[in-house]
Amino acid sequence: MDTIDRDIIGCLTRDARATYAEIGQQVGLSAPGVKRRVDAMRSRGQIRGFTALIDPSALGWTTEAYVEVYYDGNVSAKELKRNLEQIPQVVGAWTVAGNADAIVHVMATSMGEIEEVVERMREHAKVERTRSAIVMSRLFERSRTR
Amino acid sequence: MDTIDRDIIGCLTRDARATYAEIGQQVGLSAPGVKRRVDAMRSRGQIRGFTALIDPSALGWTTEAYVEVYYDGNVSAKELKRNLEQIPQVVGAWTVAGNADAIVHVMATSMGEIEEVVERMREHAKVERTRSAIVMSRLFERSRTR
DNA sequence: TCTGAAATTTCTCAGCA
DNA sequence: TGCTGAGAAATTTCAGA
Repeated sequence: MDTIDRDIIGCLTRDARATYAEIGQQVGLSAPGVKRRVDAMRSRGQIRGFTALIDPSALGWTTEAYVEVYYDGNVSAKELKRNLEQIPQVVGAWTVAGNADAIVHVMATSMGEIEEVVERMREHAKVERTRSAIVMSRLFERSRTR
Repeated sequence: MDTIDRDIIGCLTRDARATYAEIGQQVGLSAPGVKRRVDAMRSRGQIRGFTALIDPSALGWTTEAYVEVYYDGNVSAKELKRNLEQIPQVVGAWTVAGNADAIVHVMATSMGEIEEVVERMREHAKVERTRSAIVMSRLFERSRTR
């Protein structure tokens, strides 16, 4: 992981469909050289994959919320993951240190669906309470290369 | 935006570097057919772009937090965006309805850097208070095609 | 162990039916 | 939409620093 690897990551986060030759021109390497480094970073797990950035509203996901979950007693991260992954509207979840125990990112097609998801999360015996923040507007979201 | 478009989006979120021929095989279309649909979805803004999924720790981003920001009086989304975009450690921000006014996603190389960022956010005259949740573990995060 | 050059296979992307 | 073909890219192999 040197400067060239970082530059390659920068190119790929800006456009994951760029050709190896294009990337090579930007980082000063031949196309095979770029491919070898990309393959190596993938096998080391530094690059997890490539994905498309989709406008959520294009798929009918018009409502978005962040839900803080407070648990009664200790819950393992594994148990949390198992429970939350079963709910398709949950697109991300993190355990946190702070007021709450976990933050859950929910995307749905309507406010009613958000309500249902929160209800479903609360069914879990150990959930003491939840605190929701409905997203009004996404100000921005950027890829993490600085 | 029909079933085939949705299937194409599904393929691209799973692997943005898949060839048009590979995608075509999965959705039952010829390679040129897939390209035409992808181009159309890009020009309609339904596909915003393609990016690489990077393991944050590979870049030295070891500390992550969600910060709720409470404002004193009204602040426009435009003003918020302008202020938060200037802080490179802020990787995402959303205005919300609920207890707080905005949720800010921060990634940094150390706890000290998180502290600095929060301080910097509080310098904004209209920030009344903040409430931070340091991420302990990322349980999962998935692309949004269901 | 890293690189670039060359050769082969494969993909892209117009134009056309 | 699918087909075609010229051009471009990917990917393997090979040899040099």
